Amino acid sequence: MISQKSKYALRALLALAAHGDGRTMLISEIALQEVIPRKFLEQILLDLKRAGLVASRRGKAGGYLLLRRPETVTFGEVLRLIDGPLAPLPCLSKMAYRRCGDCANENACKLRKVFARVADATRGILDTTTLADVLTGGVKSLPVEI
Amino acid sequence: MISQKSKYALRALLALAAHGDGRTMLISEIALQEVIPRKFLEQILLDLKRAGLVASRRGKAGGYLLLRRPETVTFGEVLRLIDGPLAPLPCLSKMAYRRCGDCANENACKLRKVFARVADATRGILDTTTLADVLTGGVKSLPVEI
DNA sequence: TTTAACACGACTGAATCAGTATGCTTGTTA
DNA sequence: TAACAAGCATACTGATTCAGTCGTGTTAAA
Repeated sequence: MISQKSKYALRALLALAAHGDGRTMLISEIALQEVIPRKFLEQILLDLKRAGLVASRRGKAGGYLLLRRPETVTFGEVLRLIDGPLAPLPCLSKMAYRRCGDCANENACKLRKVFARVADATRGILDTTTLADVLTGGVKSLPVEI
Repeated sequence: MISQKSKYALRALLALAAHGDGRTMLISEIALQEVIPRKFLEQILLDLKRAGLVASRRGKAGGYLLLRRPETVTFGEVLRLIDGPLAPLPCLSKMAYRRCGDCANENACKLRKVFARVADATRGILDTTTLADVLTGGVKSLPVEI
């Protein structure tokens, strides 16, 4: 299960992308439209800002805008940013590899072999699907080798 | 990330399957061999027993044995049993469907469309991979449509 | 009848989730 | 230039989950 926070982040980014090139939206505008608790959304947008996905303008008539083009922002990137690694096992994460601790010789580990396939499949989808793909209606549905 | 508990469950089942047809193993035997905290393993085996995957004999010279044939026990089944739904969104779970609450019309939800593909891919792997597949060495690697 | 096994509920300490609350800082505009 | 509206940032909280541990049963074979 992905976290509520990630869902909010994706929906906020989608809202900004749909709103149009470089135009700002108020936090409260996004919060209202996407039904996200205002203060929680504030935190999320700060995270996205620190990661360089969005920018903000302060003061009256400020707000947030998408910094990058929608075709360049993948679901995978956002999920990793908010929820951490996508991999089902720590020893399969590319962004935050950790040894499993309990399995001695890693590349003989039976479980690892199975979950590696799962990890590849998920990455295959999430790292190739962008905000733009979703906005333009039909999510592409290529056959992917697992 | 799958839970530690699921990993232990899978490893315990694999140990029982490898041990041979209908032969029992002591909890402490499994615990020692697979490096699983003994008391924790006790709990896990009880769960597996309640689900009908294993059986136990009490008293002196008791122990646990696998009730079903290794070819019939999938990774997906075990993970659902221990960790709950595999689906990345509650509204995509077949075993424990819940509405997302925040998205109004479910089959227009953009996020849902993307994560449905992820869910199908994961299920495609986990519900077709069995204990036997893993024991006999090579995990099969069929191309799967996503 | 002892002993070595499983059975089962209660408890715990740490971490994570999903937010709230409170008090800044900054920029625009009246 | 002062007030107001916006974002910035930290701290806190209540509920839940994780990963176990503890203690006390109950059962069956030797």
